[in-house]
Amino acid sequence: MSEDSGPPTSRRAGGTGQRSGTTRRRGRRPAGQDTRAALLDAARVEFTERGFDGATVRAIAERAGVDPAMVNHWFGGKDALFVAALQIPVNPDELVPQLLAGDPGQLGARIVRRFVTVWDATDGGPFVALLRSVSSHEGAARMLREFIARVVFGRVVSTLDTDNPELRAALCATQVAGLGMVRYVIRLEPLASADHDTVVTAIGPTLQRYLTGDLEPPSSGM
Amino acid sequence: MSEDSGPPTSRRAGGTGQRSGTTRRRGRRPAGQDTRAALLDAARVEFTERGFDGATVRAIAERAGVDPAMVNHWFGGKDALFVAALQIPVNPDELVPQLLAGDPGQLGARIVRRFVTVWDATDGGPFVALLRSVSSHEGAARMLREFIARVVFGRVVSTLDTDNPELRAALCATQVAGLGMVRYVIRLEPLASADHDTVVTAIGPTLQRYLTGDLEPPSSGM
DNA sequence: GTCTATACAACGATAGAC
DNA sequence: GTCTATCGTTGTATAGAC
Repeated sequence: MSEDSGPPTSRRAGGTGQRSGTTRRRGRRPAGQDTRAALLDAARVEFTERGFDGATVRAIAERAGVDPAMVNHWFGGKDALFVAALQIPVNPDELVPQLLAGDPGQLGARIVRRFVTVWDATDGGPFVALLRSVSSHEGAARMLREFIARVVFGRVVSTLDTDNPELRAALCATQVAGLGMVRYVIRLEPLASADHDTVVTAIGPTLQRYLTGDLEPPSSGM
Repeated sequence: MSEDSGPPTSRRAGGTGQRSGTTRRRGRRPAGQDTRAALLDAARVEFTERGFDGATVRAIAERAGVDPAMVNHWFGGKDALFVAALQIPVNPDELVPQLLAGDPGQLGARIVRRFVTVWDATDGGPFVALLRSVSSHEGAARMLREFIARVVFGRVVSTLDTDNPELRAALCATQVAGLGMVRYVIRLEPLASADHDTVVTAIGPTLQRYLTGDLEPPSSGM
């Protein structure tokens, strides 16, 4: 993930005296990166808790312990900070191979288990933020769409050599997204508090059918 | 600000430009002009396009052609207007019996077909608004949760006399919500443009299993 | 005449920009 | 840090229905 979008100004140490008054310090300025990382962390918390509109630049800066002007300086504005902060808590480069390793007949179960394990770790907070983003921010839906189609389920389905790979990927997305919505956003019981085994047992077969099963009605011979 | 030095507040807007054309006079309007309904319509548009936070009372009132104070007068505030405007485009009192009528083995298919039929009619707009509401407004998630659990799937599942009725209802909610999310919000192809038969054939069996099927792993004899 | 739906004005709070 | 715009809300005068 490119977490490296510097400020509009040059990032060369000798180019601009970023602060420190008139003293021009050559070389090291690691403090700036700390400020940027602190803003990202604070932004994730605030965006998670308040949504895009509800999260204020002031609150984010205050949480990060820096001046609100730093948001503009490092990211160019609230939108850019939002985009930078919206990172999915998994690394698909290693996620997909891990899912594909093992019994192909249990692939659906592994996906479900991984999903609840990842998101339960943060109580679903980032998932709620993601949902907010998708439904309220213009580019977020497109971003998530391409992420799902190309990176996550696209890679998984493409290795299975089945018919209708795109449809299968989309179907998987429906079940996984719906699980996250009900468990983390709507928090509908008993699913919201169900242990992982229960969830995997109930929903794993659905994913498995979408991945490798027959999508035609069982009585129809095509 | 004790003194408003700006030009907008001319003490008594006596002779200066009154609103050209249709002067919104004070006092009771002639019968037949339903301010309440106009506000509801405007609120749905605004909430759909801007989300709960983004939609302002002022903008809603302007769209309705009335004074912002009317929101308070008729609904008690923005929240109450939001709740009133958030109407699900189905009547569960007649929806559930219609779903239950017919072959029980095709119940899942009927639910899916009804779902896409209802929401396709509005291109999913209200669904997106609903998702925004759920993820950004505190009471919306609770409202939707109770609606799903008690009114929709709760009634359906309770007539089936199966084990784990609450879990089955929640599982149904995951698949239906996820379908709506992928089809109407993320708009992931080919599912976003798939015809009803394709969707029903692919997802109907999932609902059917959640409703009446075995939720234990098929290979396990326990 | 009474009631009420309505418009106008203004307030306190707060966000984002400069 | 300051400044400005705008938010949701409230008070009140008024005009028309009853």
